Amino acid sequence: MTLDEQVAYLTKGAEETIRVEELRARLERSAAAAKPLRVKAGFDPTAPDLHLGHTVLIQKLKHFQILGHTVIFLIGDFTGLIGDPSGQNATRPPMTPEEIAANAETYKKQVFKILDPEKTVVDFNSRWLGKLTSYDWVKLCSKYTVARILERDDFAKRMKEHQPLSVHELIYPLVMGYDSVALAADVELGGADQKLNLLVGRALQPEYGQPPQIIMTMPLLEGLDGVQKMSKSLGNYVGIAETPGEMFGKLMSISDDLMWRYYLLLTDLGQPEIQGMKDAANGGGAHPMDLKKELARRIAGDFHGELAAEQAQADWEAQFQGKALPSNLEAKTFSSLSPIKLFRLLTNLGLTENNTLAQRKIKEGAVYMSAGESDPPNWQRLSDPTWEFDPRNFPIAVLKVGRRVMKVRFEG
RNA sequence: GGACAGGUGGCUGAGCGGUCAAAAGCAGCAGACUGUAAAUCUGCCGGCCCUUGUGGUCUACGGAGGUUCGAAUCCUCCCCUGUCCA
Repeated sequence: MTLDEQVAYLTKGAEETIRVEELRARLERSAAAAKPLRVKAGFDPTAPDLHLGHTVLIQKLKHFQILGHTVIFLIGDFTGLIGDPSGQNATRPPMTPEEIAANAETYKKQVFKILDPEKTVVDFNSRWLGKLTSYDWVKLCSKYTVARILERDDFAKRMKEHQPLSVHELIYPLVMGYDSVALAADVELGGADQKLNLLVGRALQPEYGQPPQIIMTMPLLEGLDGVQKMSKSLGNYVGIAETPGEMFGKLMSISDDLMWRYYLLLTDLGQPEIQGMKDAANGGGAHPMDLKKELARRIAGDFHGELAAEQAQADWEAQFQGKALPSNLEAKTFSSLSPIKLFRLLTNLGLTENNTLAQRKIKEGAVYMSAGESDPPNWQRLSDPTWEFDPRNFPIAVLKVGRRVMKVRFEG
């Protein structure tokens, strides 16, 4: 690749690159000196389960790797104690070394589905942050002003809304910035929400005699709800460790609008191809559902392979479009043959959380039963909460509450 | 340290001392409609119990006490948050 092509390749899809000229210059120098760039990205150790939202960034790291640069996968075990101030979180309890090590392993396993382990350095910022003396801390704090820290939207907003804001949260960007110093990073990648943090690193490095890092921000991926960013705590995510079936199912539940966004950020299709599909869908030439299936299959395939993805699609179609029972149907044995009130049975089986809820679901018409194990099942709605279920009449039955389906075997 | 304003269900946010398990909105769950999409409409949305009902009961409005026949609502102390002042 020519230098221009490299720059285009690396900035592709990025929301912002500060600055492209510097990136170009540094790539040139790197090539001339045969010295790979050090590309850093930080991750929170408390959420070791990566989801598709993270992969937008990891894909970008991979691009650097492909061009021969060194990726530093930084686990923020020290900064994790503070917690990213963007949320409403307070100080977190310190994690034990065992927990951190375990999470790091999980991270590696997941990240290396995308990144090349040979060209990836995994590091922890407690390695240097834990050694700073009080003197070092004061010195670090003197390098940046409060006003600049408060530029951050989160802070400004919380101040304005009279939300609590602790001093240690203000330090967070500084600490992150110091990581860049400690690692002598050439480039740092982060989500768009991290821009200010990344800029602090860029500002801090010259203070410690280093050239300022180039920063690149990647767009935040919306979660399954299509509104809030994808995050584990909001439950609107697709984990990359999930089964192909789960991935496929979750992706099929996103809105049509969101589908285009996912196509853009999670597949390697180019903008023109995506636009073509969009036009086809709008013009009636293609059914949006079919395009969504393709998306789901592509993404599931990235993590599980083509075959598994196709199988996931077949299962999904059989279950939701062909009304069949799911292939991995949950089965349970109930060891009692005495008659039991239906709502109690549901709670005992774990299909509902408590009896009150069970009764409610029954009244709402959300409960179905299919006697025996025929597939496709012959559902019968059970809408009488006081109905007494007699296992002797139904040695095997399939029960459904809302979306949950379970096969139950009754034994004495 | 001082003055003031606040702390209500997952979130936002109403709540005359009794009719409050607590308005409203959001989120969530279920049903209808569909493409398990979105939008829309309907119902539910603290727990437990039963004879399933405009049923019974327990626990809830930062914490602890108090005043009252009765408190989310009044009083005292404490904790927490914010604003302004030093």
